[in-house]
Amino acid sequence: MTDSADWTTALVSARQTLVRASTAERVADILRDMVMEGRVLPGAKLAEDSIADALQVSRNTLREAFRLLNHERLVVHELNRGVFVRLLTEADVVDIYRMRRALEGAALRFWGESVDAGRPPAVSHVRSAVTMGVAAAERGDWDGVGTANMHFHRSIAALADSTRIDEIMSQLLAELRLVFHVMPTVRDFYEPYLGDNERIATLMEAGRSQEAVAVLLDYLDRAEDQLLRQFASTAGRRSEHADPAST
Amino acid sequence: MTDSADWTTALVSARQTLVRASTAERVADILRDMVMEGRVLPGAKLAEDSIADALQVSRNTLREAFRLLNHERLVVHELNRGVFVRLLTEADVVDIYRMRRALEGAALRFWGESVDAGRPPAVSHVRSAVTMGVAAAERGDWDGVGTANMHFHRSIAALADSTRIDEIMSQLLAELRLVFHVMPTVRDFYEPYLGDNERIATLMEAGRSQEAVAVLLDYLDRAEDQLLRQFASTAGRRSEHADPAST
DNA sequence: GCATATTTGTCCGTATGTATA
DNA sequence: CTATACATACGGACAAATATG
Repeated sequence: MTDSADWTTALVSARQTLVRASTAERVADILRDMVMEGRVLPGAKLAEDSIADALQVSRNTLREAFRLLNHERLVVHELNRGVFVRLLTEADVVDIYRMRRALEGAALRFWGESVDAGRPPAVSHVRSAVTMGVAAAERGDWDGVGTANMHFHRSIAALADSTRIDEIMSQLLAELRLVFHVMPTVRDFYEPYLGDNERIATLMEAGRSQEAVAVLLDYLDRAEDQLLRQFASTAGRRSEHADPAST
Repeated sequence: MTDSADWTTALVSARQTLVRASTAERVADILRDMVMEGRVLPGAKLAEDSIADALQVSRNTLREAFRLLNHERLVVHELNRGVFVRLLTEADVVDIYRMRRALEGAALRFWGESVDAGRPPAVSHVRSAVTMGVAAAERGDWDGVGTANMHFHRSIAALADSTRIDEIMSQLLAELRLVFHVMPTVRDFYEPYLGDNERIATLMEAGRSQEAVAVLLDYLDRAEDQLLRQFASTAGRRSEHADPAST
């Protein structure tokens, strides 16, 4: 049961195909994957005609898929101009981390309340994400470290036992991947935080929730700082970021 | 400047028309208003043909509007079955309040950090929402009290200075209105909390953020409890609540 | 600054598939 | 099980807005 975190996420994505999603949703899945893998870079335009042609779907269906991705904040829709892969600003990064502190902090505090009440919820998901990250680091798989780190924070948020919080967290992490694509190496970013994750998991296993919260919030502060610095140094591309009510 | 809270919300909705929203968005606006005002009750089906006919828009456009409302969780979309006004469950109420505690609590704490750092942000929005509620109560306008209460909590969340948190808060409050439509009188619900809002505002003006947080979280606990009790007593209608990946 | 080409926004008609009486 | 109603998806059309030379 070391990789139980993997099972659940795998099941979640599997369910989408199980319930026989609409074509618009399947198209959105394809485009989402391309965006998340960095095959289309932030700022790039997603032209209706060519994509509808390539995927063999009607423009109407494709536009429905665009709406879905727009709501996930992965693309922006500008009236009469089309849809573009989201290009995050420094303000977005600040905003996202502010939200992460709120949600992850609250989730960990909520978990702590249960501990103090004498009925400690399981920490196994958190721990398995940590070991997953360490294993990936040991074999030099820094992409795997990034994935494990996402698992870690998703399982922290999951402690709140709220589907809405889970959903928002997934969206926030997906948005952050848009930033990573504009950054040089991923190793420099994740390596310092392997220790933090380990420390948080250990504190939780010891029932010391207060300290775990403190480490987590400090972690988030530092991660935000580092990301913003990276951002400033790679301020080469800044083209469109018209911010009108995202449609 | 007593009603500055009103200005901002008015501007937000005005902006939608300013940027010359697409027809899909205008249709969504109309439907949203009808749902929020309780003119179409939770569980009711929104048939494509009749609505498209009544609003004189194509079904394509209407479907785009449905997507928007679906993302706001005001309607649910069941594949090959159509769109229905959202019907909240007890689990939804629990989930929503869990999220509210996370967001409003974090916002108030964030504000407290600024206070402790010696640069106290303005509390005028919070205070004006309180006086708005008191005034409405004095003239027996319990609908106005409800609106003022929404302003109050929105301005609490706004202390986090995060557009994402603002957005989510608005959505959560909109969802809650779906519950109110299934409830008897509104007065019994809001009256007890006028005092809480007043107390929180006063504590904030005194810079006692810790205590303000405590009162707020306690307030949310009691509101959730009361709502769940109301829910149990009005458990008359429960038809569709198929929970598949909401499309 | 203008004329043209391209692309989006919106609509309609229709064929197919799905759910339900 | 059949029939009916409705949702899904397509392709074509045209006006309006935008981009291009």
